[in-house]
Amino acid sequence: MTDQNDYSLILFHFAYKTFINTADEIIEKHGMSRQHHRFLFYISKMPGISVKELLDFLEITKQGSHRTLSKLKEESLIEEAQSKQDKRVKNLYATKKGEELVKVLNKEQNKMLANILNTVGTDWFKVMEAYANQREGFKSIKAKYQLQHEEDL
Amino acid sequence: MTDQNDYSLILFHFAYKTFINTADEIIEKHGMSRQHHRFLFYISKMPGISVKELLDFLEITKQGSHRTLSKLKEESLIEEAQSKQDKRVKNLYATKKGEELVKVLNKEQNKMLANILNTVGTDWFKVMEAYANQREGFKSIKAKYQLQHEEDL
DNA sequence: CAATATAGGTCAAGTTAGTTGACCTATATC
DNA sequence: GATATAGGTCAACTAACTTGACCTATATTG
Repeated sequence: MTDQNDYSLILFHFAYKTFINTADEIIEKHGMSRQHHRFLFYISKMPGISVKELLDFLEITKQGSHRTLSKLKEESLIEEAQSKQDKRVKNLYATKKGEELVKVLNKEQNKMLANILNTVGTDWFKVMEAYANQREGFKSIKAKYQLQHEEDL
Repeated sequence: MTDQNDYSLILFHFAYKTFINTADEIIEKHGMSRQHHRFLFYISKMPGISVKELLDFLEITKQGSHRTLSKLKEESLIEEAQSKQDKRVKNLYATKKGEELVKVLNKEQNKMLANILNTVGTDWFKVMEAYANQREGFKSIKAKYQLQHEEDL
């Protein structure tokens, strides 16, 4: 295998950066961090998920989730209910306030993908490049060092 | 806009996690971190890049790059040369040792994408789902809470 | 030529998003 | 009754940053 594909590794990196930055700016305005958004998002997607399931899903330890979960409860963005089948288990739900916030936070990310799909279609390379091209540094330096996908040569 | 697209946000998150984890495990075996890999990778892709260009490209401050760059020099994975046009500027290059290491570190990531493209084609949703499906937690919880792309309904 | 800007380096302190380890309670299962 | 599991909490540590301050060397500009 030649290193022709390395360009896709670059695309993945910069595409993700655009994706994550899009939300970060809005999240910050609401006094939250990326992790708060992530937790709130997944709890709203999976109403009634247990703490353990959530941690397994996100692949983090309970200690790593502690502050974030506490803050979301404090701010009344999520709430917990004791499971009737197993009283040890706590089921997590987003509150109305939480649902509303998560909608706002997701809006820009959804909008960006919709725009990109409308513009370049659904080809993986085209989509990722459309994301990556929104990084100023990427665009200028890419040209200078002729970083590109093999098919474009 | 409905929240149908939120599934793509989930895909992006888990796909990236698979992508980044694939390299992390190998990087760790070589006594390096993700940032060392990233710096070495981009310097090898853009031989002669200046420190400033690299920092602009990666969107980090020079303070944030200091230790990593020092370590890469210490380990003789990169080297620097004073620019002849502008003596303030340092041009960065990967050494032979650096080039060899970065090839090893990239191999699995390239292989995974090649496999995925061979298996599912180049559709963005299919590719991202193939990445995401490699997360055990994602696969099991996804089924339970019926997370899916609208087209699959 | 002197003033200022730029490239690069380095120290200190703070933040986010985690980690491992230890230890606690409540409930469930063997 | 012993053990396992769900959840909580404290402490100490790490990676990958950040901002701010201050330094040198070289280049550009008035």
